[in-house]
Amino acid sequence: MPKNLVIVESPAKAKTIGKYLGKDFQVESSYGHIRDLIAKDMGIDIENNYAPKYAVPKEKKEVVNKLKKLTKDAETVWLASDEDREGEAIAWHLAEALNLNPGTTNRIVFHEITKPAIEKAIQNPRRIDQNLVNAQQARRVLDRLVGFELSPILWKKVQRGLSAGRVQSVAVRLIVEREKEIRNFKAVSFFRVVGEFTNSDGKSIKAELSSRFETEEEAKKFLEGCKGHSFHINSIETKPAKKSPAAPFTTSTLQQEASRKLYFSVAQTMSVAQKLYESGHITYMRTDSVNLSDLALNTARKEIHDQYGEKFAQTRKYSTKSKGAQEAHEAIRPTFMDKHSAGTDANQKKLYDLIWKRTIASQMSDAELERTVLRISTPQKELEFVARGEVIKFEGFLKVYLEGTDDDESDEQEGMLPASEKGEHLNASELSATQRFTKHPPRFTEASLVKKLEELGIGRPSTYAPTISTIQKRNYVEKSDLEGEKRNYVQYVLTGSQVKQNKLSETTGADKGKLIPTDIGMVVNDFLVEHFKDIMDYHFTANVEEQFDEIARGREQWDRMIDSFYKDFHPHLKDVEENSDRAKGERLLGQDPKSGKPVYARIGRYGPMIQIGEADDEEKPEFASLMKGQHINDITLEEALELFKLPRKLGEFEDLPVSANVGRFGPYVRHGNNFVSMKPKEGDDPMSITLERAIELIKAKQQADKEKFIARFDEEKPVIEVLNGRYGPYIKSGRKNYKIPKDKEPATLTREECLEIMNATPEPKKRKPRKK
DNA sequence: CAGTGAGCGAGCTTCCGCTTGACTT
Repeated sequence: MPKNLVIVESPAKAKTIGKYLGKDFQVESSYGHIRDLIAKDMGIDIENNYAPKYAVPKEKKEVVNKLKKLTKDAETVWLASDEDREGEAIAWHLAEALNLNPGTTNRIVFHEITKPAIEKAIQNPRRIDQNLVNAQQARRVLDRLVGFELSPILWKKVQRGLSAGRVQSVAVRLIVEREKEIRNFKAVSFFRVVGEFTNSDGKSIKAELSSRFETEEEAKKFLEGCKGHSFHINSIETKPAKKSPAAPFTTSTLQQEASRKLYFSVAQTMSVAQKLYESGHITYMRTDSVNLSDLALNTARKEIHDQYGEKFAQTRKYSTKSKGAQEAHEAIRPTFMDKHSAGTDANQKKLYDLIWKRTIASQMSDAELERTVLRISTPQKELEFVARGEVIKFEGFLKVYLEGTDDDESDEQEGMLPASEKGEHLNASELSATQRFTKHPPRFTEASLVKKLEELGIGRPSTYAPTISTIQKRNYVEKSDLEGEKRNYVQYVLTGSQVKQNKLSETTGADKGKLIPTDIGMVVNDFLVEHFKDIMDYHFTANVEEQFDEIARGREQWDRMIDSFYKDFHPHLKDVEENSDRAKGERLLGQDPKSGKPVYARIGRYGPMIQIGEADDEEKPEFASLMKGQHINDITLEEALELFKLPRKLGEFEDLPVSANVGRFGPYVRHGNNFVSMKPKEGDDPMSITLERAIELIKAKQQADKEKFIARFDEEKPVIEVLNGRYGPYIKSGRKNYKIPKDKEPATLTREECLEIMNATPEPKKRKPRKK
């Protein structure tokens, strides 16, 4: 039995460290936090200085019991969780749960998983830093208070099941405000003039006019004026320039770059990275540090030296730019720099390649460039055509890697300019003035939202991906699928001595996969911003973080900090609860031409809807749900009235009525009491679907059911069906499904055997409410 | 889920941050 027990947070880390420490040490993992505030009620004794009520959650009991046993057998326990606020709290919770004395238990930390770093840590144990633990308790308690008091207000004032929190609500706010900016944006057109010139050698030079014209007339007039003009070069300016590599990856920059270059979602990036980490190919993937260990710096240098030559190597140390960074880990890098490829599938290989290149490039020399600006005369003295050229003199890090950009339009491809002289005459082969339009700010992608959150210091590497998934799960935000519209524009072209007008058209406004707010998201956000300005402020987190830092330094008491927040927050919240109106996002669309009653779009108990008539009328109002893609803010009266044509009767099939309608989960065809979802992707739409198409869908569903069907027992209640699912045979009864054990033959099951299997199946995991 | 949209009321929902598997019909 080893004398020493070392506890870290991650099992993959435990394995590596175990190898470095040898047989006197047993290294185990806590799998993250092992205790948390109790899940029911607030979990905080507010009357008693906000004393937190901690418990070991059910799913953590096993780990804690195992660690308890090992603790008893060990002579010395080393708490080796990460060196940050959360890590310190994990160490403290471990000490509490394992009955260790916090005053004497060894606490060790390291920022990198290398043998010298770990040996050094073992030689320098310290005690648990209670101030740091208290800073974490303040963070935890604040988040619980905000989340568990704010959310119920939304249940009451908007819709059940909604949520609000310090991080998610601000993330939604960013998206809502961007969308409002876009809606209020008015595109302004201008004219961009581009010239294509040739010199006496026949080499071509592309240049753009130094300023743009606001009107069609000015643009046309300028081109007319260029007829017969003799163009010559006014000036040539050549300057050396440098480009430096980007810092190694953090979680946030990895997510951004994998999104730009590999089109991964942030969740996908994390799950692929997790696999690379578990198989030992990369360092830890949830980090805010750009730091590389000395070992990494040395091996990177050697690798660059061997692959590209000494000239390409330049050891660099990066420091973090983000304010809230806690830097408990290294940057994300390959574990072994000389391993050029790793991973078991295409995605792992691609992501590893990205990480390898980024890390290596970060240790390479600057690229040296030569930038040339060439100016060409025009008939108007104050205007010049400008051509830009860029030549790479020394590739440096560009040999390996260049960071992507978020600009979707970097159409300025700068290449080499032909050798030219000042005063040289140029022929204009074509001059064009094209109408362009100012662009609204871009919608957020998952990755650009992460970038923004990080800049604001909101959220942590471990929560970026879950936050994005939460705000979509709550239906505050969805991925856009905007078609775009046709837009006409004009272009004037001067060739020879003629100015010709072209009428052209383009698609504008198409946007796919970007984050856009739903009606619920908008209404909830407006409600929270109106009533809870402080918490919705973009700097709220940064402000409380400063106070957490004060607690960590021992200059502030954590319960006093919480109290100074709560004593304002809570009464204000009670006031809003009692005195604010229900948030409905109501909008009057106009009058119903048939009845003359008002038509409203608003959020109802079950989501966005249209209401005809007032609630307190003698005659009850009529209601209809909005369809997917329709929004309270932009639905027209005509579109709203269309919704009341549903359900549409289509006819009969097999003696049963067939109709089309929209339900909670989208459009469907109803056949008697059977329901078949429509396929909007294949062009199905409840307003226009024909009986023929509906029958086609019904037949397909019947066929699919037949293929799934194995047996049915309906002579007695409950009705039991044996079906073949995607994951093998299962029993369906009522709304529940039961897996059939492998040793049973599904085709020969009797009703009794089915009941046996059903009874033997444990209830699906659901927290049972327990009365006091 | 296949409708509903008022109010009643039991029972329920909810936060952020640290970690992985278990599970899916």
